[in-house]
Amino acid sequence: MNWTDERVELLRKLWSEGLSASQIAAQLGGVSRNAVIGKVHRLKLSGRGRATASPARQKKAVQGSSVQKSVSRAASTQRHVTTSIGANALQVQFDAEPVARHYIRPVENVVVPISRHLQLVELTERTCKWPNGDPLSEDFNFCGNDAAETGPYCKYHARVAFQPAAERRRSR
DNA sequence: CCCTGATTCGC
DNA sequence: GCGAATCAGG
Repeated sequence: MNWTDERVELLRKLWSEGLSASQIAAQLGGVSRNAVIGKVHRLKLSGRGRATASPARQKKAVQGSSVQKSVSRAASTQRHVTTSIGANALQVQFDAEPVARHYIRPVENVVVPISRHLQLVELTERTCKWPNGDPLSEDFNFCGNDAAETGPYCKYHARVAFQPAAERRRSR
């Protein structure tokens, strides 16, 4: 893969939107996150307006002497565009209690827990691959929550997908 | 261990 | 210029 103008443009866009290097690499396809980072540096695009996904505050090894001006804003518009795009950390704790007491709700009526709405290209070996929505629809996505290494789904979806025969019987 | 970006350096 | 390897860190 080579860096065509189009790809560079997309890289610039996604990077400025705060997506991580690995996510950008996934969307561009054909490149590793290292390639993306390397390119970003060569383009001198480092340092984004404080929109690093979950990682941490990278200490900048003073490059020149940039001073943050503290502007005293009146009670006017103090919007500081902090658009947070991408799959940001949003840990969800599923209630996987084996409570199957009275009756099991049919899969169709189960409310899907908070998903990360990942695109196909963003799935990894440990993200839940439970699909949400119509594959032909624009907003089709995957759960994306942690799926451990025991299977293709997160704890919640694993239960929905692999219902014991006994439970399925009872729920009918 | 998972992930993040930063840097180096052979190609 | 490119990006894998490596480093530093949460």
